[in-house]
Amino acid sequence: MSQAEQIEDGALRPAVRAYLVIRDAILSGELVSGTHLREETLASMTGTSRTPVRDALGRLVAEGLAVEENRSRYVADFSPSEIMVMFDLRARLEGYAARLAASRITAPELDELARLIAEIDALDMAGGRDATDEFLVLNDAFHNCILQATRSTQLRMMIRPVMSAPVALLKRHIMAQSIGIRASNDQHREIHRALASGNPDWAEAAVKAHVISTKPFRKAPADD
Amino acid sequence: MSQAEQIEDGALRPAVRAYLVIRDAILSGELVSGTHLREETLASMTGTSRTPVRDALGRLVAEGLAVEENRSRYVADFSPSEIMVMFDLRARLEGYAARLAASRITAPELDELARLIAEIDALDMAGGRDATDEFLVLNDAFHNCILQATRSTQLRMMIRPVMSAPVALLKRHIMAQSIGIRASNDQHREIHRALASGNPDWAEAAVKAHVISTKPFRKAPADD
DNA sequence: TTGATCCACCTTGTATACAAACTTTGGACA
DNA sequence: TGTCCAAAGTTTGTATACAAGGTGGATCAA
Repeated sequence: MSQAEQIEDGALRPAVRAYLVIRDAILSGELVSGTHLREETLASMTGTSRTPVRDALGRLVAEGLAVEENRSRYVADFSPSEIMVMFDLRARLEGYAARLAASRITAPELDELARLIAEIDALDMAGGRDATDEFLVLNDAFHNCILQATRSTQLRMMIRPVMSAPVALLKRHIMAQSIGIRASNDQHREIHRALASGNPDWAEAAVKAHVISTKPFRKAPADD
Repeated sequence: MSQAEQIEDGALRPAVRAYLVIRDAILSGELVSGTHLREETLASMTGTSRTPVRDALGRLVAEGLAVEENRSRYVADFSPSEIMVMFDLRARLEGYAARLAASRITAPELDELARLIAEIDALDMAGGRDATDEFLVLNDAFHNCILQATRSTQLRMMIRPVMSAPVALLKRHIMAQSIGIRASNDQHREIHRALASGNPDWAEAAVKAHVISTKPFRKAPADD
């Protein structure tokens, strides 16, 4: 949170560095599902002592990336059906967030959303393969801005874990996801209109559709 | 999780004891919103060292009962509007859980639900003031059984924090909530029928209504 | 009197040593 | 040969000492 944490990758506090390293290892698949997360092993992997590792593991458990069993932690199971559950949850949670935001969002925040939409448009023109990485950052900012507009700490806390993990996991399960920047940004435009009009039903439905449209589609064990 | 943790209240592991003590202090209002949660102070309050306290604080932050700011933690804000948000979230999350459970629940689990309903009925006959405490336990078991039937670890992890805290907080904000055991159990019966029929839409709607019916009702800053 | 700078204290972050609990392996006895 | 018990090794839980960072107050100069 403080600025000192973010100056450089090598200068991160041990606790956040441990968190990021372990999280990346899980999301990238380096640590496969069911792997026993031994504190000592992770400590040497991250170049810290066990204390920051324990802190990081606590967060990962809270985010659902690791599970506690007996006294140890293990990499959580990310079967396709679990990923679908995550998307469904995210759709409902962010949809509700948009409902709240519709009546609480301020003019500057609406401007910020519009600015982000314009930036993504510019990105789409440029093309390029690392444009998708840029998109993910801007996209995250867009969704966070809506979260901010809810004025609810509880809601932010609930949604945070389910927000970023699913997309990272998707990269593993479905290659070439072809994010469709233009189509996604069109949805962003509709969400902006819904929020600007202050219509909670419209805002909720638009965001729900936006999230669901990125949900992997196969056989549908969980319908929506 | 392990059995050794639960043998007796005085024999709890320091980490869980610290968690329970601090949690109770927050939910009971002993620690008011905004209070700085000093590790050393809490350590002496719980009779442990700072290490278990840090562990407990991490959990409380993840559950939204405490918030992190700068490098410290503070008791979270539980304004009426935040409590309403919690109920809305719980309604949507548990509703979705019921949707999943409708297609995955087993016959023994349905029997278990029926058994719990019968027990609550018996409780209602007995009356008494501490019957409500008994009801809260059975009610929790009922909802947990549905969660179990989703077969989704992610979902359980997400719902856990938002499940028990709201009711405890309600006791502070609205006295004499008069839980209405009979009416509540009638809703349980409908949920059971919906799950037994395997109808996901019915199950979701029934659970959503059940949760919303316990939501405090005043001025509605968040409509539903 | 006001402003800034520096110092001291307070709080949290990290490492490490030690304790407790669980697991596994080896052997002995039925 | 199978089962059970014991002991060693492995892993996590706890306490504590120390480091780092931030905040508030005091002092000195303008």
